[in-house]
This record gives sequence, structure tokens and C-alpha cells, in this order.
Amino acid sequence: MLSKKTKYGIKALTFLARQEGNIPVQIATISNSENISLKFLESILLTLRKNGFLGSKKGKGGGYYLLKKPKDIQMTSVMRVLEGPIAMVPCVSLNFYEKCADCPDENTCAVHKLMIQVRDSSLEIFRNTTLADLCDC
Amino acid sequence: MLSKKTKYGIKALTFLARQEGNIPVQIATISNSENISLKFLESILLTLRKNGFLGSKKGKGGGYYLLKKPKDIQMTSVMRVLEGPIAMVPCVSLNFYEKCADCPDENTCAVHKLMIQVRDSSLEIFRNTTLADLCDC
DNA sequence: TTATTAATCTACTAAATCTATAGGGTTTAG
DNA sequence: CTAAACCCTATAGATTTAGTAGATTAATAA
Repeated sequence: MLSKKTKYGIKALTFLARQEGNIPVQIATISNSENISLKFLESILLTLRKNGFLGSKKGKGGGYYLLKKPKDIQMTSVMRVLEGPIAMVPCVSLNFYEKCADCPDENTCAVHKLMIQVRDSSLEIFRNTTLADLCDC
Repeated sequence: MLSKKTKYGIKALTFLARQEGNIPVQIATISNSENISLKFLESILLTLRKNGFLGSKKGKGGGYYLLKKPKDIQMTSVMRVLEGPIAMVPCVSLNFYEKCADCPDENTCAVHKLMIQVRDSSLEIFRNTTLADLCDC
């Protein structure tokens, strides 16, 4: 299951991508338009800012804005920051690899074999999809 | 993340698929070979039996065995029984569809658009992979 | 028939994670 | 100064996951 965090994060990013120019948009504006709990969204935007997707402006007239063009934001990086590893099991993860404690041999492991395929196909989709593709802009 | 339930379930199925003939295999045997908590595995095998993948025999010489040939067991059905929906969000699920409460229009929803692609590619892999493919038998 | 073996079933619990909220702190524009 | 708006930490409630306990039922062998 996709977490609400990721779901809301993607929605917020596309909302920002659809704005004219790079004028800061307030959390409350996004929260209202996309029906997302304000404080929860706040924490999500914070992590997006800390990971280089968003810039922010404090004080009156402040808000959040995209730091890059939508077509330069790959969904791989968005997913990794919000959702974590793209792989369904750590033993097939490229960026977060971990050996399974219970599994003696990855080469004969059925789960490993299957999940590598799933990882590769998901990865291809996330790589070839940018924020621009999702918001048609 | 793939649940341990699904991971263990797939391992158990491949273990059974690798056996000669359809001789019942005891839970303890699988539990030991695959390093899975016996009682947890017990509950997993029970759901696999209730969903038509396994047969069981009680008493001495009893155990679990596959009801179909490995090549006739698609991973789609295994995943749906153990892990649940293949889609990452209910609004793109074929078998477990649910409308998102917060989302006014699926057609303009970025998450929807992205997750349909992911669903389709995962589905294709699970459809084209059988238990036989995973255990090379 | 009796003992043994092994699956069946129900209920429960501990831990982890997710979702959301609370509440103060800090910065900026006017 | 003051109101607007982001910054940050902590925490609570709900849900899910992973595993445990223990009694029951069925099959087999002696």
C-alpha cells in the first residue's frame, strides 16, 4: 500500500507544478484544495524541502515553491524520499540493500527472483515519469 | 514492503513444489528448512489451504501438499491471497476497487495516473510468473 | 481400543508503523 | 509592533504485523 504521506506529497507537488511561475503557495491553500490535513501536510512539505524538492519563504506572503522544473523531477527520487525503498524486499533494493536474516542463498530464493522483476519494472516507470507527465504541464 | 506472511508463504509454496510427488510435508519440516516460526507458518499454510492452493492430511504421516502443478499456479493469485490487492492504492485496484474519499476526480489525479502504470506492470509480471518459474521445476 | 502424531482453530499480545495533532518557536512584510 | 506563515519536536491514537498459547480434532499404528 502507498502511504498517505506519499500520496499527499505527490498531490502537493503536482499542485505546485500547476501554478504559474514560482510564486510561494501557502500550506493552507494546498491543504484546502487537495483535502489534506494541514498539519500533516506541513510535515510532508518539510521533508520535501529538506530533500531539495521545494524552497520555502517564511513570514507574510511566504509559502512553498518548486526548486526545479516539473520535467526535471523524476518520480524515482520522489518515491524514495517519501515512501522509502522502491523494492518490496530489502534484499533486492539498489539503494537500501540488506541481506535477509533467514535466507541462506539469494540465488535460489524464489522471493528474491520474483521481486527483482517487480523492482525493475517499477523502477523503469518511476524513472520515465516526471512531475510534468503527471500534471500535463 | 512485502509482508513476512507473503514472503514465507511463497517460500513454503516453492518448498512444496520442489518435493517429489505429492507426499504430505509437515509444517515443522518447512519451518526448519526455511527458518520460519512454526506457529506463524501454520497460520499461513492454513490460509493457503482455505484458498485452494494446498491440501492437508491430519495425523501421522500427514502434512501439506500442493493441489495443482507448479506451472498452473500464477503468482497473481498467490499475491492476492497473501498480500492483498496488487494495486498500491484502492482507486486503481481491479479486484478491490474503492474510491478515494479525498479525491474529487480520478481523471486528473496524479497519483491515480502513476499508480495505474505501476499496477499494470506488476500485474503483467505476476501473471506471467508461475510457481514453476520460481523454483525451476 | 489406546497412544501418538500432526493439522485445526480461536484468542491474544507485543511491537512497529502510520496518521494526525498539539503547541510553541522563528522569521518576514507592512 | 503585529499578523502571517513556515519551523520543529513531541506525542497520541489507530492500525497492522508478527508471533504465541493452548485446547481441539482427525488419522494412524500398535
